[in-house]
Order: sequence, then structure tokens, then C-alpha cells
Amino acid sequence: MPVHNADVAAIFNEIADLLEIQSANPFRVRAYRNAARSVGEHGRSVQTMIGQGEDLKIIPGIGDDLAGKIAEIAGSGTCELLERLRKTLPAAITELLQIPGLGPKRVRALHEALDIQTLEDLDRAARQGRIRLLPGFGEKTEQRIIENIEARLNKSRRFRLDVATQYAEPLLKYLQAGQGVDAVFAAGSFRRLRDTVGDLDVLVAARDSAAATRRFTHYEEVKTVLASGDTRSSVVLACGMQVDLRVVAPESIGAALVYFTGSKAHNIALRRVAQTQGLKINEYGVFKGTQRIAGETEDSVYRTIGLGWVPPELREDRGEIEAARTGHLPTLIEPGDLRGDLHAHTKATDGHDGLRDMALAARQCGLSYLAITDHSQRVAMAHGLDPIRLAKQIDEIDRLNAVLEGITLLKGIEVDILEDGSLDLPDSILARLDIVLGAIHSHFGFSRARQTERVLRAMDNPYFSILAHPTGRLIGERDAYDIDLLRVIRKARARGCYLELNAHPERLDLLDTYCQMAKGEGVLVAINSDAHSRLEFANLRYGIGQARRGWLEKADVLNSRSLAELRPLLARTVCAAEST
DNA sequence: GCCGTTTTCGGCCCGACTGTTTTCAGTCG
Repeated sequence: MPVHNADVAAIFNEIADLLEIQSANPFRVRAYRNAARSVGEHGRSVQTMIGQGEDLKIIPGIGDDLAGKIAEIAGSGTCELLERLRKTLPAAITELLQIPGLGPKRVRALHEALDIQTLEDLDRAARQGRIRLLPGFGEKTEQRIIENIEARLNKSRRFRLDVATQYAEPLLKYLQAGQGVDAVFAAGSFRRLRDTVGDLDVLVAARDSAAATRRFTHYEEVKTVLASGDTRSSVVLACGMQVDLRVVAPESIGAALVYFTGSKAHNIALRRVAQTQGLKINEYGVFKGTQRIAGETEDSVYRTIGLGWVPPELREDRGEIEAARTGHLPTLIEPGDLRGDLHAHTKATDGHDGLRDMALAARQCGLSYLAITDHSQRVAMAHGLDPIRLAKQIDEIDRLNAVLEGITLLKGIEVDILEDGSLDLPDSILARLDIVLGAIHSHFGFSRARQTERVLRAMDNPYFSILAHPTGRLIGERDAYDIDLLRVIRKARARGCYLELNAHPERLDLLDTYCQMAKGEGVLVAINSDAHSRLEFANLRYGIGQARRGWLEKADVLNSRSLAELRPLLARTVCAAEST
């Protein structure tokens, strides 16, 4: 049974949760969380590494013990420590930690005092008013628990794109190796590079559909077969993700791809266009009466109804049909278009690697400049920089730039935007930087008006360059804070500053629709990795995907500029503010 | 449980906020 890095990460996270509820050494807990993140984001499969005799300890945060546990998980699918912990605490108890406001201490108290083991137990106890009676709990907490459980039940489970990728890629490879299989494609939201994926849609072009279907339902990660017919089948994988398979004849693959890539809205719009021309589109092709006139390729489908081929990322019925008809489809940004990265951390704060390693890794990814933007002092948990430590880092970067070849480090900061919109560091030190990212890391609950004013005021600072992760969302964990982004975008234009599209797959923030909005307002977007280790520049691919969904072209992206072109664009911030 | 240019032990993540209290524990980032 293949074990993916995401599986190891899930086990380590569960161990961390259970240890925390048991009040274990917090540093031990953190070691498991670090390891979960590190393994989950490691570019190479740990199982493959073990198979090839490689040392797991090259992964940050993995030492002797955890390397052993990874080997154990890779071999058996589980871990003795986890099994032991599950015997002392009910397995479902970790899901209680998902409820905002409930941490390890309260979960433990709820378990010990009221024998609460599951979300259902929790919901019942809250509605019966039993929780408010416990020491340390009150009416407000009880009410919040009820609300948060409701919010949770209404959300169907979706997988983050990077997690879905880890499960999808091996499955696609497995199906491709089947006998008589012409081609295999992922379709649906996965192909459109949506930030999360519900069900995975897979398309197989094969003559013998029964054989292809059989191979699919016998995939070793299949837990449940929901349906299994000649051309269509659905399964649930061990990880909980549903996969829908459709097998079509090779001559229909183009039409099937269009149909199963969607989106639904895009398909409806396409069919409407066809209808006006007396044509019909379905998953088998484009038809004039009963005669099939296209369908082998996607391009043939679009061309036959008078449209240009639409990149999958644009297929949301957000204007792409009209653009395809009039020849105004954008030439979307490509991974190779990025010349630099404007957001990265080092071990001076919460990153894993030093300046030099980060610089070399960025160069390795084909980038020619990298902004070092560690946290500012307010983010105490990350050991944020105060003016003295930042000044030291500035000097270090100067020294390093003198010897580095093929890459330039920019001096920057990810400075906290404080409650009143002021910045967490004095202008005297910001003035020495090449770039200032402003970011919100606290008070997510402000009203829309207050949150918006806070950010607008921050942009008044003449050194402010880029608003980092502009909505603060963490996919599947925390909603975006309430903010009027159109006003923010217009302010950015007036002030000569920019918005970030944070490429980390748990953020992908700016969202696609706001990218489109920024583009419409003439504000450039910076696609940044927010790398916390030298391995995380690979995340830029997810940022590019989201940018493409947001219609961004090379010219719309700040860091598609060469360093020489970039510098005046960053300098303009000061001029623009001073002239206002 | 990891890590190491004060290196094999002892440090690692601490300030702010909330809701509960009446001086603070728990949670969050």
C-alpha cells in the first residue's frame, strides 16, 4: 500500500493533537507539527526515499526518532505511538480541536467532566446548557460552540489542491499503465486548478472500457466502490476522497474533456452558443443533427462553434466565452515568466534556512532575485525582528550580495499592520529596505469598515510596498477577514503599491476573482512563495495556477519584471505617497 | 523530539485577547 507524504503528515498531526490534549511537553508536540508540515510539503515521496535507501534526516525537523516513525508508517501504514495514544483517548476527540475556541485544555476538560468524545456529544451538551456549568466555560463559549459546529456541518469536505495532487498523480499514473489505455486525464476542478477539490474527476480514453474500469476499482487505495458500470464508476479512496471515472472512446476524448472539465456554468454557456448555430454539444462530440462533426480534441470542439480554445483555468463563465469569440482571450502567465520572488522567510524568524541557502535555492528555481521578508517584532511567536535585528540582517544581506552570483537578495520585511493601521516598525528602519510587505496577523474579527480603514491607513505609510496575503484566509481552516478589497485595490493604485498573491497552497490569497479585479483596476499583483524553507519555492506553481484563474498575464505580475525594471516600480511607492 | 559557528544538553514561543474571573487560564497566531 503506497503511503503518501500527506498520510505521514496526517498521522504526525494526530499524534500532536493527542499529545497536546494529554498535556505533553509542548516542544515535543511542536516537533510533531513541524515534522508534519515538513514531510507534507517535502517535494519527494518519503516512501520512495526509503526505497532508494536515502536518509530521511535531510528533511528539516526529522531526526533519528521521527525518521524511524516515518519508516514504520511507510511500511505498515500506521504507527505504534498513535495506536497507543488512541487507546488512552477516544479517536474522534481530535476533531473537537477543529472547533474554533476549543484548544487542548478545554477538550480535555470536556472529555473528563462530561465524557464528550465526538462533535455530536459536544453539540448535545452545548444545547442542553451543560457546558456553561463547567469551570472556565460560560454562556458565550457555549453559544460559540453551537454556532461553530453548525458552520462546520454545512461545509462538505474538500481537499486542498496540493493535497489532492498527492493522491491524484499516482492514481493517474497507475491508470495510464493499464492495457489498451490511450490516455488518462484529470478533469473537473482539479484540472481547472481550483484551490480545493471535492471529487476528483478522471477521464480515460480506452477501447476496452470494462477492463479500464476494473483496473480502477481494483486500485489498492480504493476503500469503497460506490458505483461500477461499463463506462462510469465511482470510488472512495482510503484518504476519503471520492474519485469518479469516465471511460470514453479515443475519438471522443476532446468532447469528454470539455464536458468533464466544466465548470457546469461554462458548459451551459458553451451549449447555448452551439444551440444558436443549430449545433449540439455533449460528452461525445459536437453534432449537427445526428452527424458528429467534432470531438477528437478540445480545440476542435471550441473551433467548431466559432470559439478559440479556452484554457481550463478560465472555464468559470466569467467572460471567457465572449473573449474566446472575439479573440480576446488573455495569454496567461506561465511558470517560466517569474523572474523573482518577493516574500520569503529565514531562520531569523520562523523559517528553516539561512539567507545563503534561500538565495541559492531561489536561483536553482530560475529566479534572479529574492526578497527576504521576515516577520516584525509584533509576531512574537515567530521571534519577529526588532529594528536592531533587522538592521543586522540588512548588513548581512549587503555582504552576501557582494559575493552572490546570479541572484540578488532584496532587503525586506513582512511588517505587521497594527490595530490602528500603523506599522510595527519605525519609518527610520523601513527607509533602509528595498521592499516592505504589510500584513495582518491579528484582530481578524474587526468589522468590514474598521478592517478596511486599518489597511488603507497602512498604505499611507510611504514605505509600504505590497499588501501580503490580502484576505488572511487559510483554506479549510479560517475564512477571509471581512474587508472591502475594491477600496484597497484602488488605494493601492493611488499610492503606487501592490497586492500579493500568496502562492502557499493553504493560502492562495489573493483569490482568483480579486486578481481579476486588480487587473481591471490596473494594479500589479506579486506572486510570492512565502517560502519558509528552501524547498517551498516549488509552491510558486500553485500561485501561477491561481493567477491564471484570475486572468493574469505576464504584464500583470510585478515579479515578472527584471530586477532593473522592478526597482523603479518599488521606488515609486515613496514618490506617489509624497506627491499626495 | 529536534538541533548545534556558546554543540551532545539545554533551549525551543511569547504577547495579546477573550471570557471568565476578581487575578487569570486558555487560545491564537
